[in-house]
Amino acid sequence: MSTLEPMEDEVDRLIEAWRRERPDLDVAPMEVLSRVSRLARHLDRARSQAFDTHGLESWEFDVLAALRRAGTPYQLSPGRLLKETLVTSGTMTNRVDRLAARGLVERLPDPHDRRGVLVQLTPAGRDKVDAAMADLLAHERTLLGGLSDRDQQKIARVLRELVRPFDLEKH
Amino acid sequence: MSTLEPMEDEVDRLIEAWRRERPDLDVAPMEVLSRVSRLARHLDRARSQAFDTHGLESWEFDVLAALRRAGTPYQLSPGRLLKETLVTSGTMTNRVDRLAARGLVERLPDPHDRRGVLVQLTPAGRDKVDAAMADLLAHERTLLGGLSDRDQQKIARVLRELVRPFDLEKH
DNA sequence: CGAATTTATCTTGATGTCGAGATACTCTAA
DNA sequence: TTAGAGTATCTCGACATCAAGATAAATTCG
Repeated sequence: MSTLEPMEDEVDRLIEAWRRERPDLDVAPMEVLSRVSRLARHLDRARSQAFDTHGLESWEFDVLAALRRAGTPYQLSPGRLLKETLVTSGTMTNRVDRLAARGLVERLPDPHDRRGVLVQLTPAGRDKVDAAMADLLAHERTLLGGLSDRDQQKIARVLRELVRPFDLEKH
Repeated sequence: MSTLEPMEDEVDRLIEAWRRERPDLDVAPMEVLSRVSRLARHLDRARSQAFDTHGLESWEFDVLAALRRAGTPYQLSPGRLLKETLVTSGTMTNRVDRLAARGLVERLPDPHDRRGVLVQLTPAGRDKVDAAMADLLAHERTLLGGLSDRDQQKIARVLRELVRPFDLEKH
């Protein structure tokens, strides 16, 4: 095998099997999209490992990070958190319960709406998410290690084009 | 906004928020990896929708597709199916139970190993997975619609490089 | 041969998520 | 002012998954 030919990966084997079984189908889309799905699955596991160091689960990071991104005073409503993290309301109630039990967030009454609640990052929660984010980025940087800046920019542009239709469809 | 500048997506907003809150961090890796994760999530939902047409759940397709790829006589052991679909044994037992109840697969005794079982696609199962696969590819083709063949090949090559380390690490 | 180890599958209990519905409050407009 | 519609959050039951352990058979090797 020439070193100019890229080595095969699992998706190459997957595609080869489909071509053998269904030569009538054009399986070219899998070259890109199956790799995106598989890479995402691997990234999830890598994330989980990176967060382990900080005693955080991925779902905990997702919630804390949404609050952190919001900026001081690090408050969001549960409803807003649903939209940021793409889970349902029952799930978010459960998550906030557990994060509050760990002392990483607090539930405050919304001063403007007595139905409402604000979820606020505690100082401990902020410290945890800041440390975890730094580690996550460091880890991700090593995963991208081989790629030139040019390639990274190129692929980011292409991925943005692929994602946009989805971002648009939910107003 | 110039049409030469690509329009922003959700990840641009995500990155912008992090840069504002943590100007000390280099968040460049998110340009690629956050988009991969988000695109994968969207692809999962798109897949689910495509399979809905055929009365299939995504997990059902995953199992049936593994059997279909194996080629005639469309038989695999549960253990082999675990490796193909990356779920645990308890999950696979449950999945095979439900697929068998729907008449899409059968459990046969393994003639060479009395501990073992072979899961076999029924003709109905084969028809379903073939139809669903054709639809899935058609749908994926439209998602990639805008991309030139050149860009698709380029991005596939880069993604292969990113995935390979993960494919290697589990012998 | 026969004991110990490995392999293959299934069983069970805990857990997290979803989704429908309940509750409480706010907003609109007649 | 008040009925009705809309909104925000929480409760609860169903369900798929995981991980650990149980069972049974095959394999290894002294």
